[in-house]
Amino acid sequence: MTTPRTLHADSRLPQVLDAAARLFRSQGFEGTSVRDIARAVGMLPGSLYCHFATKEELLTAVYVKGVQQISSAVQAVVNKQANPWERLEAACVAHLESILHDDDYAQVVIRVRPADVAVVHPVLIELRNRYEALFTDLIKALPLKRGTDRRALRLMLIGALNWSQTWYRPDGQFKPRVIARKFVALLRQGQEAST
Amino acid sequence: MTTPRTLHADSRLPQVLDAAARLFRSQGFEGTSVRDIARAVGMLPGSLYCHFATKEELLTAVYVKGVQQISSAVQAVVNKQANPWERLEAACVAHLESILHDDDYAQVVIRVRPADVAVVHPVLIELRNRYEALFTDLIKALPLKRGTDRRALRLMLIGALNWSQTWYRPDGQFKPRVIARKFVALLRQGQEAST
DNA sequence: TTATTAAGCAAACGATTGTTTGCTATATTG
DNA sequence: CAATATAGCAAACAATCGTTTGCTTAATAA
Repeated sequence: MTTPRTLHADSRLPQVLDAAARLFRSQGFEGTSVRDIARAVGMLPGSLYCHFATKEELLTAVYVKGVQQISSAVQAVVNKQANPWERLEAACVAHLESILHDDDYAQVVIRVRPADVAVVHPVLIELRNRYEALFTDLIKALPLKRGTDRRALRLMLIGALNWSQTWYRPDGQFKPRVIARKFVALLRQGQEAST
Repeated sequence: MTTPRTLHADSRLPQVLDAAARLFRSQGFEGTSVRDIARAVGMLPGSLYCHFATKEELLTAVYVKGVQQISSAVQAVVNKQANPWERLEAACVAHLESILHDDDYAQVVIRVRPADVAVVHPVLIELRNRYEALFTDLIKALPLKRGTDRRALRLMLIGALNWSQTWYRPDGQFKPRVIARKFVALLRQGQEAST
């Protein structure tokens, strides 16, 4: 059933994954039926089970690809910067562009809660953690005041970035670059007025 | 069917709302069936429709109560502080305690995405906005550097707070008070080392 | 070329979904 | 007390859900 040794040349598995990613990110996991996905690629519902044993396994495949792609996107831009703060900001830009615009797969990773898909919960958590480790490294390299809690800083920044999926509007003035710049600046420089 | 003029003394509507809030916050909206809710209060599925015309209307009732309760919780503690930064921090503590521990209704407000429930999407958005206006006011009162974008600060803080639902563990060391204190401190004082 | 295996169709399975209808009992109102 | 409206039971509705089975076609491997 699953994980064939070789892929047929005319397999529509790639299209299936694309359709699943697009539907999962716009309607959620439970809001998307296997029939929706099959219809999107012109297949019968049962045919999907040539590639996946369960709907959850399909989600996991999308998740894996999402983590791969957003990791690559972040790594690519980070390596073009030298200054630690600019590296972090570049990572945030790439992260936001992926989860708000460019990448259906990456959007699924942020949008679908691991806890909502009990059977694969630990797997999805592990995938997310692997990605977030990139930010742990970037933050480790920051020159910070003594006493700064780097874990709190990471949780705050990633949480703020990911939550943007709930309020972001493509036609608004807060584009990914702007959001990233403002959020990083808020952490970098204190906002309390000096009296 | 809905909104009776008077409530019978032995009506189990309160228990229905409680059960719905508890199930919605732990299993999500789509992950909870009306049969789950009915079973939790020892009723038959159809009996729920004495109180609500649709499942979405039941969610809306939970949402309304959630916004009321978290608003009260925040207002109560805010009014005990004078300093604007301490008022904001107190609000964050109350917010986190509500959405992480104390209040099933408030947890639903943060956990269930308005966009996932198309029929009542605008209603839920409006309810959320009404609550978040509290934070807009608190942030307006902060003495900030010239040039600080207060909207960005609000979006960053609320996003970071709400996302904590995905990583928070009751047995961890990051309790609501600690999270709130650290997050507010990160915004208040810049974290860049002075060279 | 022959044997194998992946890909997909066609059609159905049992279970679960939100909701409706008709009826009864009881609490409230006048 | 009589009239009314609420609360709930009992049983079913049609629709949709994820998934399975048996078969056919075509691409790959030996």
